[in-house]
Amino acid sequence: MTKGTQDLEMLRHSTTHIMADAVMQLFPNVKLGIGPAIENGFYYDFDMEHVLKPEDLPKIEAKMKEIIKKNLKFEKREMDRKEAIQFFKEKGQTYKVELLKKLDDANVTIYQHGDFVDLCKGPHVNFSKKIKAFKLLSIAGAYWLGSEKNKMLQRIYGTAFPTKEELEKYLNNLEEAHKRDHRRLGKELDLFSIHEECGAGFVYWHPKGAMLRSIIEEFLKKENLKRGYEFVAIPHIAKIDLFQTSGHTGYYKENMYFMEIDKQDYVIKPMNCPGHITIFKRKLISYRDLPIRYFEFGTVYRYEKSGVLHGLLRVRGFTQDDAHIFCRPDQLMDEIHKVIEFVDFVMKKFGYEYKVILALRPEKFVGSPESWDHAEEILEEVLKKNKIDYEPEPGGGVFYGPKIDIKLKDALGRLWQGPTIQVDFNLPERFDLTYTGEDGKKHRPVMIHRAILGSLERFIGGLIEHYGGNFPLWLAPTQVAILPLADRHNEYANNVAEELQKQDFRVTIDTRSEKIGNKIRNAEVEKIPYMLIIGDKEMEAKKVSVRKHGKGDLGQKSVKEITASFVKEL
RNA sequence: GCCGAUGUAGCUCAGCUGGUAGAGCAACUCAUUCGUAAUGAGUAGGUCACCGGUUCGACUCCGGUCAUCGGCUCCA
Repeated sequence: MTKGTQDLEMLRHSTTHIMADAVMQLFPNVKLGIGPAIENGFYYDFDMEHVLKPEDLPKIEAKMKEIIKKNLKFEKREMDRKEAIQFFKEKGQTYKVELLKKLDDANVTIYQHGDFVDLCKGPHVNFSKKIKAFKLLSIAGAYWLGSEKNKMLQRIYGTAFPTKEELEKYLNNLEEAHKRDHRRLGKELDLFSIHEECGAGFVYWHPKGAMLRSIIEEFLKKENLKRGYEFVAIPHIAKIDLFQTSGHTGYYKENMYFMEIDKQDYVIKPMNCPGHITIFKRKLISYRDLPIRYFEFGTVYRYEKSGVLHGLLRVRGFTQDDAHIFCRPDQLMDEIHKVIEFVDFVMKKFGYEYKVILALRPEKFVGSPESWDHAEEILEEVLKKNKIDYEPEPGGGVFYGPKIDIKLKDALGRLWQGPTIQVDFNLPERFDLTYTGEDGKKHRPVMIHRAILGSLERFIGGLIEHYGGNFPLWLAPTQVAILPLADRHNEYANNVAEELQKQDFRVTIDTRSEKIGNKIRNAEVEKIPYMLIIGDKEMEAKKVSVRKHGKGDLGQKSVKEITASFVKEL
């Protein structure tokens, strides 16, 4: 940690103490939860009768300013832990008592400013006047100690900076981030919608969004083919038996949709693996056939709690670029290596930075601990061999195997779960998958689940924010807008459009009887990468005027010249 | 699922303490044929999320449901 971030943390931590002080002064019977500094600010959790409303925030801010003005000293005190328990008990701060009881230390520190005392490691700023720029941002509910089983407390989020200018800048950035929100851009650019009357968490792709999706699908199909994957396709509904065999009805039940057909139990697939396995099992497999790599854009449906749905990033029906690799144990490492290379290739294509996480055995798991250890070792070895930086995450694996998760960083630095590579020793066992070895005996293959994008919905949601809706030429649903100045230019404009379409460019032509300024504005708002403006001068010169989105006029060019430059840009 | 907020025209939003609704943009029609981010005029568009209650009368008050938003928990 650098000196700067340490100072910032100290400032924010001190600000949250002031906020807690203000809340306690304004409302009766406030019990304090915890109040740490976080990445972009701070929060404090409160348990109190008064239900916080947005209107309360300015009042709390005003009280905070009053407190700060007094320029109170932050004083540190050491206390015997038992003494501290007694101290907070007397104050009725039961949450602090609970925290103290969990600590092992003989001594604890408490910080005080004015009449406000809090259990706290510190450090803090020395005087309250050091706090110069802060803002309370939002109110939220949060479970005590982050557990669903505990009481829900009221949390106030805020942020603080050393100077007013830095605070302003942060708030502006927040606003900019809001403008890039894929839900907002999805509406503005007419890409997709989700409808109350059709069901929460189910996405309707409009022509432009579906085009974007299809471009990504085509790209991925080609790249999967190049790498020896074969396409398969499976039904969305299956008898429950299939998922009983796989174990999903046991471990994944709360996320599955069940239905009845002809008095028999069926499910809507929450995962594609059992389907791909069924195809693998259709015949005897020789060791010479392996590895077998089955790929599909597989749509799955999973029940997600109503409160967690979020635009395209968390939905109830989504399509994974899913593949299952069946291989011999001796091929495992090489296959994982190839998948990692594939991931790297695709992420570079989209300009994503990413972070690699090695997710290890969770509490709920199937299979033996030994097979888990073995799989975890192999993943770790591949990462080390390829000198890939990764973060281990104990307990982060799915129930059927450890995985390498790749989190994508968008332009705002937020991380999204994207590609995932999972080793599975369990399903081959459950489905009794075998291949015939060189020795003529049956052997057990190993399975790898992998998705490069993860889910198309989530990936595209992230992509919209990553580019802020300004898609590169190869992804833009509409690449070129042709804008004739007046009706007499329409014929020539149509010819240009046809010529571009013949070369597979996605073109729109605006023949409305509007002024050119209006047409340009329209195309700019739609974030179409190129505009071709056609008037008398262009017709005469047999050229078009090129205008680039966000950049402006590039001057006259012939159609040949622009298609050549487009091809280069792709 | 939990805590809180919100739900008015395709979109963005007005509508004080109860008397069934407006604006801008978009759409449509007409005029205009224009040189690099909004031409003008007109027309049409709403069971005020849904269900129930209170009331002579509900967009407005009360209850429930659904959905969205900010979080928590959980996850691709």
